[in-house]
Amino acid sequence: MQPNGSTSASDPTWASVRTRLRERGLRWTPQRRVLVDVLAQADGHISSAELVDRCRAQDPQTIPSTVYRTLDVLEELGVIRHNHAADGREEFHVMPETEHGHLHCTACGGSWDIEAAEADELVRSLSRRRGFAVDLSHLSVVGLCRGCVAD
Amino acid sequence: MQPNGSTSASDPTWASVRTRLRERGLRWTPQRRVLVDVLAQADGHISSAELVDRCRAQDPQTIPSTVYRTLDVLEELGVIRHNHAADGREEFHVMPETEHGHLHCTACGGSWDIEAAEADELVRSLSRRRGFAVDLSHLSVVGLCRGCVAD
DNA sequence: ATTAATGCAAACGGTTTGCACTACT
DNA sequence: AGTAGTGCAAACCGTTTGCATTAAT
Repeated sequence: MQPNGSTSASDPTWASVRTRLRERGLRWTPQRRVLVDVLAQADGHISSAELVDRCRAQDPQTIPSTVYRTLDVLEELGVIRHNHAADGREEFHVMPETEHGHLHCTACGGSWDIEAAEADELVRSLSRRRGFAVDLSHLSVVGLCRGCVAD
Repeated sequence: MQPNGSTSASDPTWASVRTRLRERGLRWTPQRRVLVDVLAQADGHISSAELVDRCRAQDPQTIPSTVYRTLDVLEELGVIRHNHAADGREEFHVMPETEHGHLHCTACGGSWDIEAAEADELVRSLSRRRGFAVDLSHLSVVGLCRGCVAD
């Protein structure tokens, strides 16, 4: 089981963000550029606060509220999504090509993706028995990973 | 599918809290009594902030920090447990007789229990394929319930 | 010229902390 | 008497808001 790797910085979606903003009459600013750069290099899962820090590393002038507002916009654009991690903080995941959930190890802090196929049985049984439509991108399963169980 | 009902106020565990505190050299105070009363009448899931409010309703002198500190103590005692709800806030569940997860509807805010049997397939497949030991009491599945899917 | 977006500062809500004081045992 | 627990106030963190200003279109 490998921890999540980073999203490709050359992902075509990032290149199109500028255009997609403009199509909606929204604007492409230096501040947004910084955040999009940071996102493009980010791991699959990252907290808002961590994003603020990384933006600040790249541009010390970074203002938190601007980052938060831009995150909202990008989420409306469908470029990122957020859920809440085991500790309750906002956690963004970048460009979910396929909708997936997350696995968090409480001992080592490791995080892995749960693909749709893996959660399929749960999703289907909740649908069948309760008519409940699971939002897979919000599925967060907490426990101990193989390595930490052993300890 | 019925929303969760309330935990029995006559649950023997509550009666023993006083004793169990004393056994550890901890104390039984009026403030703790209020919180335990509130917990005994609470639904299965309740946020810390909501607990503070209900304590204040019962005793306007209630101090938040005291409630939070007592919640910590009660959790150490094993009387309550907490996890993080879909919106990221701390959510306590009272006296988990059987370990279970939760189902949250993002549209109506409804909440239901997921019994061990229902999550069994997920738990087993993660164990088998990844050696991951799911903490069922932290399992929180978000989506739309039957009624809200229909709308 | 428009108006989206920014910077700033202030406020937010939930939670935690330090410390002198109180009160349970 | 000893020390767990309280009250209070202040600080914390992540996040949101209002508003005047700046800058992308």
